[in-house]
Amino acid sequence: MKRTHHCNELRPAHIGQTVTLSGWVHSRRDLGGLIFIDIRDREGRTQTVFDPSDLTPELFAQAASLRSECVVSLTGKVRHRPEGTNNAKIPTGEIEVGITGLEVLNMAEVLPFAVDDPEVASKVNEELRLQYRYLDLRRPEMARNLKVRSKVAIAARSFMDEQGFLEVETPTLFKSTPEGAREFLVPNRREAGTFYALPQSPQQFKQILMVAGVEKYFQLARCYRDEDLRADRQPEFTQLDIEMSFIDREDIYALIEGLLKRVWKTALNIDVPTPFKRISFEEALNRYGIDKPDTRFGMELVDMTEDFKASTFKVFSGTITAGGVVKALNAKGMAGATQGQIETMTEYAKSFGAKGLAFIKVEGGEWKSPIVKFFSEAEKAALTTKLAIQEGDLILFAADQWLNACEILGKIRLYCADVLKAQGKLVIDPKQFNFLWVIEFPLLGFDREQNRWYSSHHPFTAPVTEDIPLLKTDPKKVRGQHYDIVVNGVELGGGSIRIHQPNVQKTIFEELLAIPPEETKLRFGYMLDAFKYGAPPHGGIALGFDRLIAILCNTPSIRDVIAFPKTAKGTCLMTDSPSQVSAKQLRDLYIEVKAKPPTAPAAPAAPTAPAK
RNA sequence: GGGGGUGUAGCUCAAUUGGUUAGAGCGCUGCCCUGUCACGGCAGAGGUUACGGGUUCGAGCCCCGCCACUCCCGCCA
Repeated sequence: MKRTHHCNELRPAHIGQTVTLSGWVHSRRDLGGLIFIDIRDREGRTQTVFDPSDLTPELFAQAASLRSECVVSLTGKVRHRPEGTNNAKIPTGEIEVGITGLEVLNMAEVLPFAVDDPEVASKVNEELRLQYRYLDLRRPEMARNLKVRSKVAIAARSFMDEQGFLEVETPTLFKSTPEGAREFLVPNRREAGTFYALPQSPQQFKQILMVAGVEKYFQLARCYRDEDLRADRQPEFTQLDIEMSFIDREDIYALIEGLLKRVWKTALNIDVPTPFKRISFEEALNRYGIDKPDTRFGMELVDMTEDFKASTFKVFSGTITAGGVVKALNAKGMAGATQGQIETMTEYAKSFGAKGLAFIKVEGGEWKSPIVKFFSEAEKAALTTKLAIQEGDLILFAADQWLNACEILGKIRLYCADVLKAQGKLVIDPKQFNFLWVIEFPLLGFDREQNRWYSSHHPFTAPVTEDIPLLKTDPKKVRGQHYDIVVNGVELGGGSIRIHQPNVQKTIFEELLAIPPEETKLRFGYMLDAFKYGAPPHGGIALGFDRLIAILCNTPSIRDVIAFPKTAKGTCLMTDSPSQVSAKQLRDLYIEVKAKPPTAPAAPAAPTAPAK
């Protein structure tokens, strides 16, 4: 019996037709003399009815023996439900199928967890969900996530195609380029002691493709980073990777705005207004204390440096004298913060090297604070005005070097928003999406410990043209032609206009990043070579595809939008990988495992060390 | 590498200050039930309290260790 319809297809218009549905037993309601079975497939579910007057006793008994998640093929006639028994909760709720034929395709054992009840299933321990991922993915919520992912991938591909882009596949067996994230290494059987690395991104290949004259490249590219995991970080993940020639930043902005417009329309039927707002790195830090601001709520940082320059409160005035700033944040309605909450915020401040966290609770018409006694009337007045202080507010201060002060309060701002959300005092519309370009990042940062400059994005990022002379005189002031696309406080992606002149690239590598010329040659020689033979000006961007889908599916974890994700320790609970390999496999690869094999039988961690 | 949280029946969770035989709902098994859709009713089975030690007359609860999952910091050019 081959299916004639899917389980979300039958409507009153089909009444009278004989149909066959195939799928899983979603739920069974056995009334004794009458059995209802909801059959479910990828599309939805349909109620079927087993009435003994239409069936042989054997068939009826077989229906009674089915349990949840058995796979069946059911044949019968579509009919109206009796008066008053329609089910408005499902699209097929006006009809039912009176069954005359039943074929059991596969019986199911009792399940380790329920997949039919969304309330229960969504709370099941993730460990169990990952172990039985094939059951987890049957849940309508997860099936929807997979569907959104597929639809968005296809929409993105067709949009890029319409814009004249070519999708080009780049190698996943690549060269180790030990800058940036730790890489996964792949031993080479053909020559002892040599290794491939899995790419952290197709960055270098896509730039080479520009030299190759591809002009417009994109790829849904799998990338690998051997770093610790988070809710939004997996060791392998997907990027929508893009590169274009003969363009400037505006072209990238316009392209991505068009792409995201298409994606949001496809996935959520939402019309995203464009162009997106833009904010400089400096302004983002000044106002929100972070380079990926969530602008769906206020509580912006306020600069109080001028007002406390001559304060008798030495913690503030001293910091200012030392070249620092005083910034403040009004956490509206948080005067009732608990000791524990203040403690948490203080810990944030301390993690940035601050000694403590100054605060004022505005309660009962009073400023309750250990530091207010040091403030002059003028200082208090300045605070009241600039921070719009009202009853019930909590004012928090950071006095430190500019970047630190901003980042401390940025962290606290997000923490306060979480607290207020949990208390219901801050409500954010789940359909609100604040897109934002963050631009004009500093090209370089300085590592005090290693006493050298490092690229804040990556070493191929071009400086803003008018800042190029500063490279040799004041590198700190050089802005990069780098841009991040941010939505609701999540970094969706980033990119830059690249350096296409070999001499500028050489300056960056050798003079600023202080990579010895031999090493530059070894690691990036082929790129510098390529740039000698006619490299067009080019630039690009990469969007985190998993994060994009997670935002569209309204889930905080990208594991929910990846079919087979890894746990926080990088293992796959379903296949039990990584696993140990045979002695012969290791021998072929010239690898000797020196660490002791794990003693616990259920935890094969299989640490491998390269043979050297 | 560091910090926090969790782990009790197949699942989700209870269990007073350390005190009787570790409970409930769902699921499961059996019986009854012809209009249910969270079907209903009756009965029943089901526990190494993650694991290993310790303290105690007595430990799910306290202590030490360990494992797994999870969140965060570091890390992620």
